[in-house]
Amino acid sequence: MKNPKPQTISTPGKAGNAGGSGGSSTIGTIGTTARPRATGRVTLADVASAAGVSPITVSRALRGERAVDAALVARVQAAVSKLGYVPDPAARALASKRSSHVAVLIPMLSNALFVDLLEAAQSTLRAAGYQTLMAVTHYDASEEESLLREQLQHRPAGLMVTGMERSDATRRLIAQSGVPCVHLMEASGLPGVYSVGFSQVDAGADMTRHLLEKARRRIAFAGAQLDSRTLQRLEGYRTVLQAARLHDPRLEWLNPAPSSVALGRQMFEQIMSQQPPVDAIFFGNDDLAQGALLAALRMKIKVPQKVAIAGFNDLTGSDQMLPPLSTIHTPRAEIGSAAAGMLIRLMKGEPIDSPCIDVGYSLVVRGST
Amino acid sequence: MKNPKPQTISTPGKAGNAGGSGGSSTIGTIGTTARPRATGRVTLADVASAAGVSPITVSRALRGERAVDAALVARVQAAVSKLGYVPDPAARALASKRSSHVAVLIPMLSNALFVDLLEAAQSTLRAAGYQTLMAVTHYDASEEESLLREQLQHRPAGLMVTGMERSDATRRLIAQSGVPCVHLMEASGLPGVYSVGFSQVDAGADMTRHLLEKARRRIAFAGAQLDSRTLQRLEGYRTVLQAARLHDPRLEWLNPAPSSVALGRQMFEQIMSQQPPVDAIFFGNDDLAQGALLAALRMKIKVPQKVAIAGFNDLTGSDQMLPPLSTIHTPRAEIGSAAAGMLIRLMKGEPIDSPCIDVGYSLVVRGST
DNA sequence: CAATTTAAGGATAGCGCTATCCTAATGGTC
DNA sequence: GACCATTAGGATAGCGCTATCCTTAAATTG
Repeated sequence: MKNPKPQTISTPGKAGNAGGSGGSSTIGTIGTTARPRATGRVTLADVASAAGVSPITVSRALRGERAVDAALVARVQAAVSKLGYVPDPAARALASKRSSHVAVLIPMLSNALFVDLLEAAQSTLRAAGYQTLMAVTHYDASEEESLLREQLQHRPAGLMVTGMERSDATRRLIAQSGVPCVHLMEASGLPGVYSVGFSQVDAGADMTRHLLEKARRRIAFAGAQLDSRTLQRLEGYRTVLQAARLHDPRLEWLNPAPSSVALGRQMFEQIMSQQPPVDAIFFGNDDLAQGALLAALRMKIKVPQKVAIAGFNDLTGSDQMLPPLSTIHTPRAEIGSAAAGMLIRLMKGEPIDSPCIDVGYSLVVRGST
Repeated sequence: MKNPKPQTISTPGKAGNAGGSGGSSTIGTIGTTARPRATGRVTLADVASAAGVSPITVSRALRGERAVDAALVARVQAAVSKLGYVPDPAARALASKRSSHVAVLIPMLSNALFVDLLEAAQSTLRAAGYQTLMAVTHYDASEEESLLREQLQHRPAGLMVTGMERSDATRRLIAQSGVPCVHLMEASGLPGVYSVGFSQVDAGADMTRHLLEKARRRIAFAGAQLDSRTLQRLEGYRTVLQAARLHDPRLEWLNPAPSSVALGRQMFEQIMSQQPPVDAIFFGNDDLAQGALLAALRMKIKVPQKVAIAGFNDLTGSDQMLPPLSTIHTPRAEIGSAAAGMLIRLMKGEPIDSPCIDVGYSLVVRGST
């Protein structure tokens, strides 16, 4: 009554049918100087006319966002598959202000740990229809901030970041963006923070305790300073040794370079050249420990008789070393997919059982300790 | 003359101002029942009114797509930074039918080779304002096809794929999409195909020749069957041995599993258990060779005295092995960034010097041969 | 059975940007 | 100096989809 479809009887001629965006295929024939911008792509409007319904009904039928008659849904589905329609993500994002992108920030690709994490997260996200955008921070807080700022411009539907430690500005960016965010690798009880991981401190403590049980008394810790999880493991190590009155700050070795096999060799040589000798070394990451084991072989230092060597993360190849490396097995794939699952629920606005999932870890004792 | 702006004198009332999308901030006050959908985001129109120019001028000034007066550009820039404007990629993609995404298809993340490739490509692309979307094919042609199909829906600006071997359907998809595509890791002289890499066949031949020069006569080849580059290396190996009349098909070992340190150990044990014994093994990837070196240590088989071991790709840790691994160094980072650079030129429509960049490789002789 | 709620389809109007065409002001040419 | 080519700003109309409101029919109700 109030709006008796004025457009249908509006001024004739070229500019008359402004606003009528549906049925683009017919409009092209009306105007005098048509400006063809159509992509040739099958659009929702094409599906709509093929199915004999309005575009919005197609949209709703495909998204299941509102009840649509089953018969219509079937007709729409048929038209979709007949025409080979695929929705345009850009149009969708523009209209709904929501993309299907998830940005994943990880520190480094040279550490297999993060690669595993990424792959697991990605495959879960992909199954749910989300695209993963990886970004590498190189353990640099300011790089993390700029990457995040960049990513947020793209209006991601969700965010995954590694660890809890970051600059205040970055934290604020995340909070203000309103984009759901899951934190990886550490289990945090902080309110309003979603995380999937485990206690790095406890894991570090457990490995240290294991070395004590193996009657080691001068236990060194060696790790990459950049990695804040390494520092947490160090904290666990320190706590246990202090309790045992065996702590010696001179046995803590932190290197500014990222961890690698070559660095492990170098650190091992350095540590072994010190007096008095250590009887165990706990490395913050397996690649370091692998390098140390290789260096020990080269130097003909018996492991574990002369010195025990322990790693962290149970990376590939650790079980193949000589002797096989004792380490903490961390369920990276599980963390990645659990975090992705949690993020998917958050993005859909579904309720979360617990904002903090502790997937645990396990001590794997092999020959090196 | 032909089009005397009929809209300005069109039917008054609510439906009258259809089509006028510029100046959104003022339109909201006209309609009777305003439907607020504005995001609060600073838009190009806001920048335009702040700078006192039209939106299209802002668009052009920011993209540098057409000559814009320097003074206007400056005013626009000032307005942009004052308002903190960031372009909306979704709107941009919708209007221009061009996204700033590049899809990179790689076979596997468990092979550090591809991780290095990915990281180098990504950092080059990011610097040029492109987003990288990684997809993992798991060496599966049909998975590659479905991933590609999925990616193409997102209208990527560019494509990077690994190697030349793929299904006809996939090849057709790429060609029909019209999306610029660069092939990684292999140097192909095919017309109309862009590639950055080197001759895997030649590299395989060179390593085999090196083993011959080291007086090896029963040289085995061991690799992962899935990887078509491994098969090309095998081809080079075969050619050289056939020329030397030393080829024996029973010395070719191909495993259906992806390469890993553990698989290397397993293959080494298997090969060493055969009679008559081999005096060299050329592994298709360094992780296999690393596993073999570790197995040799375990089995107290002297390398290279009893058996020489060679790898491929010069992955991290290979130089740390005992003995250090002889291998073919492949410039992954260079390939990744050169390919990204080429793709960027293609996406911008700039001319390409050569569609095929051969970055070469180098034989690295260490202790294991 | 009239009044009221609850579906469920549709019309309309953008989301924020750029392609396309137009127009007015220059510059150059003979 | 008339004429054409070039330059640069702007108006207009979408890109393909969904949010929002409207309308109609069916279901519910006292």
